Amino acid sequence: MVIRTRFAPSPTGFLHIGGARTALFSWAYAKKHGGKFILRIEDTDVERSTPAAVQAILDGMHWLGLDYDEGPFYQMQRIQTYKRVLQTMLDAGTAYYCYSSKEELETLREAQTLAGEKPRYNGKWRPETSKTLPPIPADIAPTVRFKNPQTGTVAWEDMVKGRIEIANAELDDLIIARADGTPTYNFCVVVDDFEMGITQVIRGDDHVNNTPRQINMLMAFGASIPQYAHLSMILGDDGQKLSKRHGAVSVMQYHEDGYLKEAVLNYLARLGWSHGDAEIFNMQQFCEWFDLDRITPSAAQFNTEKLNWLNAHYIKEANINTLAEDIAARLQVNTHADPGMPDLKSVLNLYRERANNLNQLAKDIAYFYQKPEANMTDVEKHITPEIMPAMHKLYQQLAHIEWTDEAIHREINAVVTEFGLKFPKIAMPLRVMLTGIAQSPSIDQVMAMLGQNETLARINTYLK
RNA sequence: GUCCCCAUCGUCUAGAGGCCUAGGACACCUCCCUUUCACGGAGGCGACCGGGGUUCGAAUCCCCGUGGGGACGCCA
Repeated sequence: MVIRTRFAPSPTGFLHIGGARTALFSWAYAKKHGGKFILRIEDTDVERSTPAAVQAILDGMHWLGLDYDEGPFYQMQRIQTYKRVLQTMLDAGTAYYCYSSKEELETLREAQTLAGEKPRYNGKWRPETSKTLPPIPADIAPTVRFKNPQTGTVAWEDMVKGRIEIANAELDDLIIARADGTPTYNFCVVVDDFEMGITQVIRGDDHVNNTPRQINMLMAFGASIPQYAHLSMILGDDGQKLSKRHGAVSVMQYHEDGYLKEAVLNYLARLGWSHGDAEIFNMQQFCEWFDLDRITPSAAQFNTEKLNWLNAHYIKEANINTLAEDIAARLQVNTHADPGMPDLKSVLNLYRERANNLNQLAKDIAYFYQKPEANMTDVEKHITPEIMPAMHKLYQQLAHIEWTDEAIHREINAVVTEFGLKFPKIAMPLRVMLTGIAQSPSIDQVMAMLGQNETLARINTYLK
């Protein structure tokens, strides 16, 4: 059997980290089994769906490289299909018109909640053989409800949570078409999953409670039941639930915040899923290893520190051309303003080992392309009167040497020896003069890369 | 309230009844490397929610608590 999975977001906001993980797992499952991954946009909530949100979702998936084989399908373009199925169900008696108004249902819910009962439809318009329905009100446009079985249980073997069983007595007759005739979520999902031949429904576990109803509907039209895998949710860094108000950000925000997609993908894959002790793996490896039954059934807390660690790893591993392109875009300065400026790739090779964030990396190397603003604490601490004679001497010597890190190193050593100083006594002030701060890679390498003219000019500023 | 789900270091996890004195990773601490900061290397700290069963033996199976989460829309 050909495996077909889908990702079915509703375009009411950006693609957040939880959605991205759901998409990633669906995608990986299809890839692993040589199946198809389908993207379906669930936009039946016309009020809240926006084209901008659709684009945001597409952008997020594109950035992560989660390519789909079919779609995007838009549910609003499939209304005729839903209406056709709706009519079939009405004809077959597996669905019926309900004339209870919104207000009436609201009152019912309130009363039930007050009485400590589970709020649910009371079955007023549900046709039964021995029952007389109330007279149809003329002023109310009816909704359509699914006639859910009232006895027995629905059970399925969830691929991540194991067997789940729910009594039909717990379920009421859900509305599958609104008064205006548009179909609702639970109905569209079922029709689509069926017609699109979805074999594994992989989604967030907030849908566990929808599953029994969906299975009942599938059975009502004689469809085969797909396998279900309900992924537990992702909690924020603080252990709190992610929501629009709290901590939920677009995956694209991670791009803006200096993360490589490889790091985000690896992190997300490892969050709530494991393959022995494997921590670092690319997507090809992930797709080979991936299996739904290796997913943890409990919620997982997001940990930025670990993401940072992975980011550092992938910055080290990154293709230098790709990395340079990325950093050039983040750098607020022009790396080619002057032909004498250091080569960005060389600079990155000097710095990438120590970075765990692309924005930070860009910031750290900016001094190669523009005069740094000196940190005054570092200036006062390291550029002291006692080292000035040695610095003057070094400045003079540096003007005449061949500009290689070996030669530079030799010169610094010579001056250090001549003035009876320790190497850092000179290296530290040089760092401050050249980079603005007291931390940098090997100072001779920094100087070699900065170039003779620029190095001398920056030192000279402090010799007055 | 009702129903459903979940529960191993601070965090992500390994663990399929004896391989567990509970393993790995991030973070943290110490040391090493060193020209500062990082990187890297070597160590260290650190957990089976509680109580009952079942069993020769339980982190693992069962039950009951407790705690957390989810659902209960003419939202998805």
